[in-house]
Amino acid sequence: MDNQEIRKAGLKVTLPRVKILELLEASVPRHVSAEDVYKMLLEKGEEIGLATVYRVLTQFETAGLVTRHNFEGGHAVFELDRGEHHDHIVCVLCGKVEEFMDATIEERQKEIAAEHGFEMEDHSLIIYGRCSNPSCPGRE
Amino acid sequence: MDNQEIRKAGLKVTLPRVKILELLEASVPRHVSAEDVYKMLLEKGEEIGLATVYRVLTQFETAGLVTRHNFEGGHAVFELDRGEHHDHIVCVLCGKVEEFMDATIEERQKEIAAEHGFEMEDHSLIIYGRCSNPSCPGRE
DNA sequence: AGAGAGATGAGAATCTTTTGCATTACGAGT
DNA sequence: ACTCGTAATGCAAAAGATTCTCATCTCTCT
Ligand SMILES: [Mn+2]
Ligand SMILES: [Mn+2]
Ligand SMILES: [Zn+2]
Ligand SMILES: [Zn+2]
Repeated sequence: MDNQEIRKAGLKVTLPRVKILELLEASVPRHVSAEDVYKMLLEKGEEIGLATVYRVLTQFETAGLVTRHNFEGGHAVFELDRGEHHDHIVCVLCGKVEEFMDATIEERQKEIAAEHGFEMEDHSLIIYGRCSNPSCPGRE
Repeated sequence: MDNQEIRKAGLKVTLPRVKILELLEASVPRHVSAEDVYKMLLEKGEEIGLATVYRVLTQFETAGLVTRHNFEGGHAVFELDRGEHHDHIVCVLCGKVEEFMDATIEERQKEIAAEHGFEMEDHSLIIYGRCSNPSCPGRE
């Protein structure tokens, strides 16, 4: 249960933390901003502060429970960590996000980092494009 | 000369634009924020407004003269476009930026976008790690 | 139940980027 | 070179995202 996850992270099991974690587990879409989380909780009638949402998401990130992404648009988005790394394709028209994992690319990245004398710590690969969704705006 | 580049972009050749372009051409390091550009110009005794720097950099980006990157850290960095695409490795300790281009990765990206029904428009690949520079802080 | 460390919410503060507006500087045409 | 209309500029205010301050609450452990 969630409480264990939070406790394991060395954090006190508080209502805001439990609510945020529950929301991330049930969240559609999976990639949400701090503001999104805040509003969704308010709509559910939960009482929470935006500052707390930011604090908790950062703590969850540090604990490895969630991952933060810096997509274009000036605000970060978060998603629950499911253990397996992946990268993203974002539609520049409707914002739709799809995920993928490519072993070839992952491998090359490690090699490139090594070639440059870097110890790779993390990486961010985002493909931007126009999706083929019929309901996506901007198709002439 | 710079004036032609600016004119070709459909922009009036003004002092701020010329100064910013000159600075980007001579800039070390190559990847600078709007604030960096602004301060560097002030230090050189140029009279310029920060808002103008932001506006001009955005115009240059639209015109294809510069590229904008969203590295971690909450602020965008710009670099003069040299015609050839490349990706980046950023040291999380000292901020050092190195560039690379890998045909295999580029190719796979296109394939992946297509597999997902996306028309790729752009992509952003950043590797974060710890560099091997002797003067880089945080080496135990 | 009680104490103490840690967490919360509200609002102020910060940081980056954008915008409104009065003033100024290009540059096409003369 | 001179004039004029338009685009560009600088400043200050605004906006958007995130962090911080601090008084008040709430877990957790005993
Ligand atoms: Mn994802
Ligand atoms: Mn570069
Ligand atoms: Zn779309
Ligand atoms: Zn370094």
